[in-house]
Amino acid sequence: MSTGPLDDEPPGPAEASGPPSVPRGGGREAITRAARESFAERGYHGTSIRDIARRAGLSLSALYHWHAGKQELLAALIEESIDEYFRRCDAALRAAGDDPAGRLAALVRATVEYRVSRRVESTIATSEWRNLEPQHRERLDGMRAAATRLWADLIDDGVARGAFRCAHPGDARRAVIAACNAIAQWYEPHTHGGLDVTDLVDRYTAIALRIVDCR
Amino acid sequence: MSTGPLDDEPPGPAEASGPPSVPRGGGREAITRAARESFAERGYHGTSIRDIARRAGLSLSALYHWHAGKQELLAALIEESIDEYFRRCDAALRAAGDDPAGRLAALVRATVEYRVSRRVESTIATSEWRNLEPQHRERLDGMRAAATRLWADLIDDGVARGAFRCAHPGDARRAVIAACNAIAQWYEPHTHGGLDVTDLVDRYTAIALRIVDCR
Amino acid sequence: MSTGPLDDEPPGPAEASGPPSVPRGGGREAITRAARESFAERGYHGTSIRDIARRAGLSLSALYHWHAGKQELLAALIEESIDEYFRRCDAALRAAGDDPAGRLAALVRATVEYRVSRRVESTIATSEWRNLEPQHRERLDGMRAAATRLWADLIDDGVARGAFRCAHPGDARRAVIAACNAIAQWYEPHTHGGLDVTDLVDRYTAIALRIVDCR
Amino acid sequence: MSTGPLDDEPPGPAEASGPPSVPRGGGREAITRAARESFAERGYHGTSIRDIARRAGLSLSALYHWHAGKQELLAALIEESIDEYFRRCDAALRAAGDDPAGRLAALVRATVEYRVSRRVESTIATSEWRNLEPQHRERLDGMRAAATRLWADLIDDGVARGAFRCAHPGDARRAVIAACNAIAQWYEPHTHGGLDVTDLVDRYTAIALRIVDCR
DNA sequence: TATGAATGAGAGTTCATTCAT
DNA sequence: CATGAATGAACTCTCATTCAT
Repeated sequence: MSTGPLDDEPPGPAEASGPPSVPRGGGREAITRAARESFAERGYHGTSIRDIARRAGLSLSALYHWHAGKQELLAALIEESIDEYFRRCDAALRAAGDDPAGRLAALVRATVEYRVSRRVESTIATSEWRNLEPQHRERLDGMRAAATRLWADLIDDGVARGAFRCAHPGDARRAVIAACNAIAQWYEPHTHGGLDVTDLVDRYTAIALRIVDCR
Repeated sequence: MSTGPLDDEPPGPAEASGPPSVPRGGGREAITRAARESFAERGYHGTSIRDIARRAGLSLSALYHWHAGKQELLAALIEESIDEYFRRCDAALRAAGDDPAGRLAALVRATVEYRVSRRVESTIATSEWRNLEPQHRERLDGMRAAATRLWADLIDDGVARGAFRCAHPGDARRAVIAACNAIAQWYEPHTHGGLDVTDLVDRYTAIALRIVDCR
Repeated sequence: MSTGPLDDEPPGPAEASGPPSVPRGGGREAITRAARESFAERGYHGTSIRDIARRAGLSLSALYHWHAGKQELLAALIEESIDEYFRRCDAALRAAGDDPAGRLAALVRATVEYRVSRRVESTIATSEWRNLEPQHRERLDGMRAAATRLWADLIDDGVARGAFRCAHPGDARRAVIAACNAIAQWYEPHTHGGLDVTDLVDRYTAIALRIVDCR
Repeated sequence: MSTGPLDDEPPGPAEASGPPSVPRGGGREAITRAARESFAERGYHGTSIRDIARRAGLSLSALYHWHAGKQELLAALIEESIDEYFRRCDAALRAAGDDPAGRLAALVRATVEYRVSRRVESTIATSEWRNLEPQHRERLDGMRAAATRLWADLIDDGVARGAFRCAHPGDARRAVIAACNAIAQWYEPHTHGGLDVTDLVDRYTAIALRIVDCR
């Protein structure tokens, strides 16, 4: 997934079929990993469960022994992904003080680190959301809304306390989030090796603070 | 397409199969429109060429009479989309003066207007890029790089002339672009009707200027 | 289908896969015929749609070009079968007079002829009814009830008019019908060639009249 | 299983998955019972061995511990069913005298009672016979022929001694058997509760005697 | 121009069965 | 006695595409 005509460097050539990652770690885990990689590379509909089984080094039926089906695999992956994001946010916010700028910095850090460390998988939630069947979508929609609220409350608070002076907090929020999320699409450990994650966090914290017009 | 766990309002419920838009405008055009809508709603792999034909109100064979196949349909759609974006950028930049802030504002305006007016279709380029076969991808990669360069040159110039003071122009560029692109994912004419496009342009211009730290 | 431990001669050894009857008569018809034969021989679940396609001399996809699926094939076959039975009954009853014995004889004749002429297929309705999905089942249940009523009304009338003296018309009806239906399970043109259908009709008419205790 | 377009009340709605009958009586027995119910409800091919294990409240492997496979399960069930029928016939005939009418009545009673008491399972032999593999089929065909002979000999003897005056003993026999067998398809303890089995036996004995034209 | 018929490949899923433990 | 893990074959059905008309 790129961000369209106006995007940055293209994300490597689809990497059609990486070497079947050795199934170390038993059935369930191997399948989850294979699905994560395949969904990320080729998308939900572009991935066949035969691809997944092959990549996991297991038979087609073994996949069904461990998972209920392709759709559940997707839902589980996304849920797990959101869960981790929440854990990171919680931890970062708990470590932060009461100061709005500090709290915003904490959320930016959590997000940037999440997008970098889960660069590939984290985009699944982004691009495959529409392929969730209603039952799963409803449940996960709630989690997503909660994540959005984390940001919204924080920024609204900063505005209320006069720390942030942006005129349109909603747009500021969306801009900050979009900027952080996009990292997963262009950042490549190999290419941007010189740029370590703490630098990246600092840069995006600065950008975020400017977007909300802090000070 | 959403932007993941940290996203905004979810983009309407997939709208499984819209009414077969009346094929006004003859075969070729009707098919293109149908493909655009279907690809945008369900993705490339999630769309069958029967879906497209049905939506266009034509037979399967008619589709093949007008187009070479599904892949060519996708490539044509994306190319057309980028073309339009370029046209908008060119026009906006021609109308702008020499001042970096004004030029940045022009590009933001072109982008915001493009993302709003082509809200649905413009996301095809974003999310279906990976489904382009090598031949098409190579050609279009070039166009995308050119679009990126438009922004990069402009921002670099602003920095060089002291108008922009951001320390990391590349990140600023990516942040601005990501913020503008994301509009297509949350903006809904119905819901945000009160907010007209000129307002939106103003807001994002302000955000962009803060991101590059103008003045 | 036999009638169990207490049945008659077994119905030839399943005739696993007859020669693929030449598909004379175009796609739709060839498939219908093949499905009829396969369902009759091996049952609904025992028949794969590949069996059907192969027997029809067509590809798997051609089958789906002509029919919506396996279930619809079954429903159509059964419906057609019931339709024909009704046509035979109507014709026979119209040709009969007002006399209860004559009317019963007419219905017996229609049924025996139907079971003999459609020996193989007519058992599909019998044994595959439970495999109809609710939508089809509901519709067809109505038709079946109507067929039952044909018999019930006729016998009740005979009893009311003193022509039949059986004490339990319902049981008489079920016995007559069961006896006639069973013909499809043991009658084999080859083996019972000497016994032509008119003889059979006479014999079962006599049995039916004794069952209702006529005179 | 119904008897087709001309049948009686439909046999309850398939009862997709009854509650897993508590496995009282240990593994082997629980599995047999579960298989009996499943085969009766959904047919041999319509039943998966997982269905059986689930219904028996046991694991898949437990099933294979106790039984050789699906086919053997079917064959065993049918054999057991025929065995019981024979036992009933023997007992009834032993209790009867030498008089043809009495002997016929005895066989009718055995059959009606068998069909009523084993209403559900007894239809398995009827409808799943064709799914027996040759080895089992051959053996069981012999048993079935023996059952038929019981009836045939009895009726032929009645005719020879002038007790029965039907012109076509074979057809009379098939009609009587068919009528008795059909009971399993329409008799429902709940619905026909008022009608107890002895009444039913009396009614069908009367019908049988009329069919063979006794006296 | 436009169509309906046909196809081979592949989709997701379930099957009966095996085997080490 | 009983289990959970695993498999290969087969299942129904949909795919993108072709071609004679």
